[in-house]
Amino acid sequence: MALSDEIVDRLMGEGIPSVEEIEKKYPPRMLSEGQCVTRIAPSPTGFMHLGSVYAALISERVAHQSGGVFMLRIEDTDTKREVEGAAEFIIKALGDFDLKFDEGPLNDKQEVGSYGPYVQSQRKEIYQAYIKEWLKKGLAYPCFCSEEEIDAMRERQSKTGGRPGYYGMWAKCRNLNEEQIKANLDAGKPFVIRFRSPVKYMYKIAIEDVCRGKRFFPENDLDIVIMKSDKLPTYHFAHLVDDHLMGTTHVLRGDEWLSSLPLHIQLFQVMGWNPPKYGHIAPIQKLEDEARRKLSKRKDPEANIAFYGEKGYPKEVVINYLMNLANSDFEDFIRANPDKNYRDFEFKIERLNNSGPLLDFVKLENISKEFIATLSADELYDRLYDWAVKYDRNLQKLMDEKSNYFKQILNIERGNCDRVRKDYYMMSAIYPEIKYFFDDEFKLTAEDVFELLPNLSRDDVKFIADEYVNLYNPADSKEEWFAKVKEFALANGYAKNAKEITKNPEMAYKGTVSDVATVLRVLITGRRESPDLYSIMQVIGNERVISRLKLI
RNA sequence: GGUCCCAUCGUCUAAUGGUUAGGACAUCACCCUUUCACGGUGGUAAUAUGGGUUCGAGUCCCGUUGGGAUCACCA
Repeated sequence: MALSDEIVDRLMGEGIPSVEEIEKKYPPRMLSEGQCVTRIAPSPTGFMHLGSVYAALISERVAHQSGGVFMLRIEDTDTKREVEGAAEFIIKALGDFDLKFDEGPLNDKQEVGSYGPYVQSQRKEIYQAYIKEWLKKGLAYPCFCSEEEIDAMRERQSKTGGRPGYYGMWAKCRNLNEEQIKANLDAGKPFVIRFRSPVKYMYKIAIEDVCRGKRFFPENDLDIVIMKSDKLPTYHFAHLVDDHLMGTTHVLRGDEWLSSLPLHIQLFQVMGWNPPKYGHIAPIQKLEDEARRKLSKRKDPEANIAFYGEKGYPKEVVINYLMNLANSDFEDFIRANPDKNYRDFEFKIERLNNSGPLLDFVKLENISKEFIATLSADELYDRLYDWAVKYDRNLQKLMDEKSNYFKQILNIERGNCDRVRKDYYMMSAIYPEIKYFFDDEFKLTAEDVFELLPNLSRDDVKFIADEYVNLYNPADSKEEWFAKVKEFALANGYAKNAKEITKNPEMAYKGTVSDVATVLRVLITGRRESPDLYSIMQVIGNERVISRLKLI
C-alpha cells in the first residue's frame, strides 16, 4: 500500500525537507557508558501539575546523577488547549524549584542545546517529513472518516461487545487505493493520517519497564492517528520522532502512558530505531471520602504547583517531600547529613514505589517545620519578604517599614536558643501568628481580657495588671524577670503549681503562678498561648508593654 | 466492560526464602515546662484473602477480593 510521490505531495504539501537531511542535523550523542538522557515534556496548558514536578525531579536526578543530559521539551501540538505564556510558566516553575535543564527553551525566543528546536510547534516540518516517508513506504495512510462515522463505529463496537477502536475490519480507510484517495481529496474532505499497524494476530509481548521490570502486554493492532487534520502530529508520533532525534535514553513519565507502551515500542520497531528505556511513575493520589484517586487538576487546588508558592512552602520542602515519596530512605539521609541536599543523595529509580503514593499534608508540614527551623532569622526574613512581594503587598510594606522589628520577632526562640520553635510551615501562616506585635492589628478590649481569663475574678485580673506595671523593669534579665513574677504571685495568694493547691486545700489559693503569667500574656498578646513571654516583652518594647498592661 | 498496573501499621516505606516484621510522620501516655511549642522516654498499630511450592513464604506460583490507570484528530 505504498503511495506515490504525487499523492503524498498532494496530501502533505511540497517543500518539506527529506528525512535524510533531518537525520544529518541530529547526530547521535557521544555518551559514555551509563550516561542517561532524559526529558520532561509538558504541554503548555497554563497549569503545572505536582505530578509533573515529581516526574521532572526524577528525570533530572537520573540524568544528572549519571552525568547525562536533562531536557525540557514543550509539547504544544494541541492548539485547542494551548494557553498564552504557558511555556514561560513551566520554565519559571522549574527554575523556582532549581530543576535545571541542560537543553530546552529559555523563553519564547531563545533556547539552549543543539538538538532543538525544543518546542514541538516549531518542529512541524520535521514530523511532516517523516509522515511523508511513512506514506510512501505504506507505513501510514490517510483516513477520511468523519467524527460522526468514528462515533457510530464505536457505538456499534460496544453494542456487539467488541473492542473499540480503529483496527482490522473496522479500519475502513486502510485499503483505499490512490483513485479513492484522490476522489476524497477532490471532494475537499478533511483527513488524518493513521499508522498502519502491522499486527494481524495479537500476541503477548514482553516489555521491560525501568521501574517495574518485565511486563506482558498484548501487541498493538490499532491504527492510531499520527497526524491530526490540522497537520500537527499526535503525542505518539511526535515523541517517537523527538526522542529518536534528540537521543533520549530514558523516558520517565506518568503511569497513564503505560497502556500505550506497546504502541510506542511498535512505532520504534517499525522505524528500525532503538527505543529508549521506559519507566512509568505511579500517580500521586489523594484521599477523598475514604477513597483514593489520582490528584485532579480540576478538583484539587493542591495538584497545581502554584498552590505551594501561594501558600509559601519553601521550594526545598516540596522537593524534599517529593524525593521522600520517590525514595523513602531520603529522609534518613537528610537526617544523617543535615548540610547536604537532595542532589547529594543517591536516588535509585528501582526503589520508586509502584502503587500511587498518597499526598500527605501532615508529612509535608512536618518536613516544612523541620526545614524552616534550620533557617536563621535573617534567612527567614528574606524568604518571607520574597513571598510577600508576590502574594501580600501589605505585608511587604510593613516589612519595609519595620524590617528590624520584624527580624527581632522572627528571632524569638530561634537565635541564641538551643531548641528552635517549629511552628511555622508556610510563609502565609507567619503574619497571622505575629499580628499582635503590631498596634494597628492589636485590638483588645477589657472585656476580651476577662473572657480569656475565666478562672480568675475581674478584681484579681485588675489587681495583677495594676501591680505588675510598677514591678516591671525592661532591664531585668530573664532570670530576674522570672523570679519577680513568681515572687509577686506567691506573695499575693497564688500557689507555686497545681500540686501545691491539691496538697494544701486549706490555703484557698486564687490560682497558680502560671495563672498570673497568663494574665500578663493575655494583656500583652491577646492570647492564652504564645512563645516565650519575656522575649516578646523585650522585642515589643517598654512603651507597648506598659500601655497594654494599663488596658484595664 | 476490555486491557494493564498495584497491594506490609492511619500515611510514606524497610526487610539475599530464615528478623521479635524495622524506621519516619501521625496518634496515645508519661517526663520536661510559667502558656503554647520544642525536646526526652515509652506505647498502640501492618504483611487484603483462599490455595499451592518449600523444612521454612511478607517475599515464589495460581485464584479471589479490593484499589488504580487507560480505552480521543488530549497530552
